[in-house]
Amino acid sequence: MGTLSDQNAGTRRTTLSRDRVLRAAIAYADANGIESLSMRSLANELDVVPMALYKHVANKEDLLDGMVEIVVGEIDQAAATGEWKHDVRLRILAARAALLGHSWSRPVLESRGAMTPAMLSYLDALTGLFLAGGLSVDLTHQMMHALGNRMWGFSQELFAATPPKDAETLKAQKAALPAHYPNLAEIAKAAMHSDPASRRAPGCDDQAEFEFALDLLLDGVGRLQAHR
Amino acid sequence: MGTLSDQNAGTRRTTLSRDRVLRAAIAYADANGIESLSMRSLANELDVVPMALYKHVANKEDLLDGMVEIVVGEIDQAAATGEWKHDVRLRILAARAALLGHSWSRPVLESRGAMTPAMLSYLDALTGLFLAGGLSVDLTHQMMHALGNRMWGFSQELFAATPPKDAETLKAQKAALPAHYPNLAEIAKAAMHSDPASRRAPGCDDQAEFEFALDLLLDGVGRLQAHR
DNA sequence: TGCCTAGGTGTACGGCGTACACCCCTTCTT
DNA sequence: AAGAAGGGGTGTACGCCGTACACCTAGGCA
Repeated sequence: MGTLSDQNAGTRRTTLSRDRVLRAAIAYADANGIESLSMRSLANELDVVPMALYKHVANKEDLLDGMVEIVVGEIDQAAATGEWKHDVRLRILAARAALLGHSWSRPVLESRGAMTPAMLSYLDALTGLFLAGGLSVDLTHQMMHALGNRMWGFSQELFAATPPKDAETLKAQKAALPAHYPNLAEIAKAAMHSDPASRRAPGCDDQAEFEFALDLLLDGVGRLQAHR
Repeated sequence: MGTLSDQNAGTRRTTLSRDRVLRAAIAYADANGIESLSMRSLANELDVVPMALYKHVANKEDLLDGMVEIVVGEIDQAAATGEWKHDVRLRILAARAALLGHSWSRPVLESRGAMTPAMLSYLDALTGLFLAGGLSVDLTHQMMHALGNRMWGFSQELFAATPPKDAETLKAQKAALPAHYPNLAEIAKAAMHSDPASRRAPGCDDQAEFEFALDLLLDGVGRLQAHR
């Protein structure tokens, strides 16, 4: 009567899994704020000892990566109508909606290298919408950077970060990129050609891209003013 | 011969001060990365015991606030020429340059409420340039939000955060705002009138502002494409 | 039957921010 | 000149964090 003891609170807990851990972490962060999410508090939530989590996530960084990966994966991918401006608008507003549902997710996402599969997939889809709409590769490239920049002068968007990490794996995944993310691959290739030797990501001129976006905004508002 | 012992490394250290602490912290973060800046490492750098720092900064948050405050204060305030687009452009590129000099500063700044005097002063000056250029108060308001938003759909810019904190002090500083930051006060007042009951900062519709900026960018790039 | 291994446990370490009680040296008062 | 006051550096200690490492244990497979 006592040996299979702990049926303590009625619900017998299913065994842990990476997915269960990540979703519990998301729920906990939603409810209690990201700053009070620790390996210990999360373990406690799952009625488990802290070290048990490490059988499912490599470390806390990996936990956070997994959390944003799920949130980004939940972005609604509406079907394209063919009007690129409308489609892009919808996709971006869907992303916004998904992230607003978890208030911790934006800072966490931004604090990280963030180039996870879900993220790349989102960016690739967006890029594809521009290209399908007839924008040139260059213009699409600029636009993607414009969308990622914050324009106070507080720049450096979501790319960059985490430089090589491991020359082997980097080269391998770069080779695999076109297959999974054809649109990203296309603008990457074009950028590489136009400016072979450059500082950060191949062929990207941060300063020029920042100024492009800034001018787009300034010209846009100038035009609005001119039209009264 | 021994009692006034420690003239240890030649340079007798001057006494600490808030400014010396903050500048040492900036130098340390520049050299070693923000993630290895701790109260202990900083104290060690200053040949002092960790708790000594607390006589000059309230806590680590305050230390970080002070650091960005100095960096933001170093933004070059070029004289206005009267051509608002040019002036705004210059001011923003100056901000970018100032922040790029300290790679840790952008994430730190964004992680914080950030509404320090130097920050408000920068924003007020920028706002003033738009207003002086003849833009309407409403358009200026929208533009300021557009500049603060990041357009992946990963929104919520630099405003918001830290809601009341202390109803007393809040009301006091709101009353003092027009004197120090007249331009900010003007758009705040206008926003308040147009939409008396609203969720976050008085009279600001996040969603609408986000969409305004997004459309500005999309229309701008659409126009570029049309001109080949 | 007995081994292998995936997954949960327990203990422990070093680092963090910081509360609190000191003490000493300077400066100001009378 | 004496003594009070207090600003600023010190020492100790607490509770939290992430996580390394050794261990145990239950189920599946040979």
